[in-house]
Amino acid sequence: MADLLNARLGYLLKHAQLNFAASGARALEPLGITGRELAVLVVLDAAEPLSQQDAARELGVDRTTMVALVDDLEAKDLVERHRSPEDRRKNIVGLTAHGKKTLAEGERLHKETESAFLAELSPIENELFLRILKKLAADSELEADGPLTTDSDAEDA
Amino acid sequence: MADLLNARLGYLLKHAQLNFAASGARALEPLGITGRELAVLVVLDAAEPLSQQDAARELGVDRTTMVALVDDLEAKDLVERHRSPEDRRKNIVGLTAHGKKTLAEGERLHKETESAFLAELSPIENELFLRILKKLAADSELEADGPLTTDSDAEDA
DNA sequence: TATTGTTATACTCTATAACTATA
DNA sequence: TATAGTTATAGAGTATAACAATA
Repeated sequence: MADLLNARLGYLLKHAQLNFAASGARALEPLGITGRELAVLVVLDAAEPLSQQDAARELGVDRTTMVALVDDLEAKDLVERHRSPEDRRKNIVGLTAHGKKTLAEGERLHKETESAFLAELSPIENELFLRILKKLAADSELEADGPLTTDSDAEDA
Repeated sequence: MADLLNARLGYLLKHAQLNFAASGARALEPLGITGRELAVLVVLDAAEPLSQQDAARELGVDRTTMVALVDDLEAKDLVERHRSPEDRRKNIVGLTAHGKKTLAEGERLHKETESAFLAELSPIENELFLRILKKLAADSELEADGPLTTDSDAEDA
């Protein structure tokens, strides 16, 4: 593809991300869930029960987006909504037995994918890469405090 | 935000990318163009004149998407369409004088942003990071040969 | 009055299908 | 017949505004 763009940080980040996302999606296919859904399960599997809004905050999405995410997971019998006894406005969202099993298997597949993706790297490179990436990803908390903007007008350059 | 997700490669890649894209968008704001538009200008500034379809291929987008991109750039007087004399079906898209100036200034701002973004890294880290990222971004050419999927169901995990 | 979940709606970016003009 | 550009349309994903139930 574009050799001109191949030297550009934004291009590299975007395509590394797309590439990894595609690997993840492929790995999770047998479970019938997407990477995004696995992330939701991870968040919902917290020590304390989370309301939809709690989970939305953790995931960095809007509460209206959360409705659809929970709808999907509930349709797949992976989570259940319960009215909170303490505050009946809230939906506590918990994993079903099937959800727990799917989460465990999904995490296993996810780790495999991650390892395969980083397999070409030496342990030292691996450690350094993740450390740097964490730094670059963390900056966002300083500046972009709003909700996730659609990443479409996002930098291809 | 989600500490649980903070250790995940997909999450880190996505947020590093969003973060950098946001920085780029901010930097280019005075020029009235987006990072994506700058990328289009970079591609169109090739040695040989490119048709819309040529440029679309370079950018990895559909030709219908290219129409809108060129429309926008033309509205901003950054590019011009010319009917190709050799094949009158083709639109040769060239940069206007304003387009060339905007490209030059945009590239300057882009490089600044990139440097600022990587400023915390030592030269050695910097080199290593880009080398690794190139490897991870390059895999996509092996597997995802189709057009860019929308990255929305993309891995947050 | 404020908050939670929900729905309806709109917006952005994307691709597919069908049209036109050229080849 | 096939290709380049275009348009109309639809899909995925997002957010904003308005509503009902609850606080």
